[in-house]
Amino acid sequence: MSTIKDIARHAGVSVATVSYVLNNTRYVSPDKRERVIAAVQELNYVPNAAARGLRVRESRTIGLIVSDISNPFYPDLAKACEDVAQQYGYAVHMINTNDQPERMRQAVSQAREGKIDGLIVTTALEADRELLQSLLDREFPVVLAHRRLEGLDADLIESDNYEGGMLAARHMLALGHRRIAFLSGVAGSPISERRVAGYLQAMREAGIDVLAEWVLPGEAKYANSYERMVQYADMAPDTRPTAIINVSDIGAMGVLDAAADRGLRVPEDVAVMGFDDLFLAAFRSVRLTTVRIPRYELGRQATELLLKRIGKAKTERRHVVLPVDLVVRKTCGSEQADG
Amino acid sequence: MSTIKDIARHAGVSVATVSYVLNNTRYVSPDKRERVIAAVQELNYVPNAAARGLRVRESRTIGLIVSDISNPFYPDLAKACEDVAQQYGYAVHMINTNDQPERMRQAVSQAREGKIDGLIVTTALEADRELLQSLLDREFPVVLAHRRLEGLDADLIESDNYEGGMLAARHMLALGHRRIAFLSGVAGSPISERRVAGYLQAMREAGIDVLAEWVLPGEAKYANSYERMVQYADMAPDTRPTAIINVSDIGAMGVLDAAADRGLRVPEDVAVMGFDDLFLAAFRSVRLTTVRIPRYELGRQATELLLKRIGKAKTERRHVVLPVDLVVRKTCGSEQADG
DNA sequence: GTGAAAGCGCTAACAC
DNA sequence: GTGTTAGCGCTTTCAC
Repeated sequence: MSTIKDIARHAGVSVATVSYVLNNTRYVSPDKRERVIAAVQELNYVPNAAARGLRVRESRTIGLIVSDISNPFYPDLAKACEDVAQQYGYAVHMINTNDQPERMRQAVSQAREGKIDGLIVTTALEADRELLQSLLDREFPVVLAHRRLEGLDADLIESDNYEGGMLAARHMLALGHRRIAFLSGVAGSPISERRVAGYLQAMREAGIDVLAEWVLPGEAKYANSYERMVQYADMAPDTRPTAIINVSDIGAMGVLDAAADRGLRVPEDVAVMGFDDLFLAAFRSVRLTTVRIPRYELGRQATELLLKRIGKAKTERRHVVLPVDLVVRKTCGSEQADG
Repeated sequence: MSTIKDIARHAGVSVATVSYVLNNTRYVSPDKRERVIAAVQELNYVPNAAARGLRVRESRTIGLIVSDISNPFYPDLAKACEDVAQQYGYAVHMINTNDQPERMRQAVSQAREGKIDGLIVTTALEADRELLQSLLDREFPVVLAHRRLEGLDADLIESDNYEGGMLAARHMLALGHRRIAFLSGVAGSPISERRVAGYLQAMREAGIDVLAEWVLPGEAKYANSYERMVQYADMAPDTRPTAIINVSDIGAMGVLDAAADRGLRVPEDVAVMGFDDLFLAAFRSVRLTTVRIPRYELGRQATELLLKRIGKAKTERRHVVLPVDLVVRKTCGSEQADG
């Protein structure tokens, strides 16, 4: 493994000159420049990242925190993050927290060790607030993506969850439904809460009193949503909700399967919607009507913003809200069925 | 940001002593040890990774190369990788190559810069051979996961693709099928080729001549598999394959959808199988019979092996083949339908 | 236009 | 049992 000294010796110049041509940081005569370049080629030289990092105090690496990369919501976001990071010459550390604060602590540690120059957090939990705040206090670049943490003064890229909730409810209302349920996520999830709020608003506008039993918190996962749907299915047909909005597509799959298992036809007996617009929502056998969340864009913009932040420290905090849209397919039996 | 010097001063000891207690690398009297620990606590000290890395020539980071994290095959593998890396105190760089050799080059560059101590490659293409070999020549730890690269002398963790192909074909044969097609992946993909080989072997054992038109190479993706299935659907019923094995579950979804779009019933008119056993294969509306590939285990073992390799250089090359199994659901109309 | 040299924060060899 | 110090490979100031 050759070092800058080897190059200098080989090219008959000083190490300073080598550094200057490598980083284009000062004029060097064409002659020497060429000799340096030749030497680099010849010795197959690659600068050592640790040495450079130690000197200039940067790692050219960013951290990406997700709760669980095997949750199909995240891969697109992660892809976007890596795509833009790569483009700017940054590497990305992927960290799965599994929602354990302990893992978040390790991420913060990496930040403080200088292993990463900035952090994208897609899964900011209440339990992480203090940790994240400590980073912010040190002016360490942090951007929240997808999930907000109320009151934390960090950049935030999210999607319009409130609007999404409204869109979903209004769609069901327009189809003539009145008893519309919302299977939300865990209590305290701001994403879920915003969506519920939008739903409630649309219901209010329609003059409908929302029964407590229509808003069932739980996990946005398949199994838990399945169970919640079973409860509905067991209610009397004239009181049972005729429409179910699930806070995630994966959950909506659980709803769909529970309905089928209980002999309920979709959309005739019960209409179903999800959130996210995962790839699987488009399969012919699924055709899930859903609210599309721009996952790639979330990741892209979060990374762009973080990189900007890393460059020139103190800019005003940014809060961007990406638009969502309704994707009408078959599970609500809409007029706009798309084959 | 405090340094080891600050700690030394604060604790009234030398920097060496601080280093010794931090790394537990030599006996230090309880008295001093405690003072150091107190100082670390008090000044909220975290060692600088670049400095340490420069000195000891390690980054405590591994690289994970996937072609595309948004391909649902990879997240589980990536999760496993991160889980075990974390456990051993390593971070993981995720690199999406999108099958562009250029991206692989960047990964190799990171290796040579010392940003990573080892590399897991899940997507070794023929075009990457030279690059990978150059790493191996430098004794840089590389383990191939999932996809082999024939003749490359690196550790390899793969699944039993040949057996998988046999399992699939035999299942179809046992159900009475004779005209069994195999929609393979891109020509040259060793995974696909092994599966096809297994299928061919099972067909041979059954005494069936495999028609050329039954083995259609293409992309393992949804759209391309859909198109290939359309071709079959357009054949006369008495010559058309009655069973389709697709090299991936995602592709099998395309097959399923194409069949439905062409008015073919599954499994009555055509039986369908996939490979992988993605989460979506289990949905009630899908119930895809498939060959399960142990994705998490692939990632886990690859990472364990890589970490072992990083520790003590020269061990014998390992080649492990993980067993696969048949998951019988509904798309072949098997006797063992599981509701 | 170029070079000498200090120093980033750490580990570990060497000395006592 | 502990301290002094060289040096990892690089960037950049300062001097010419």
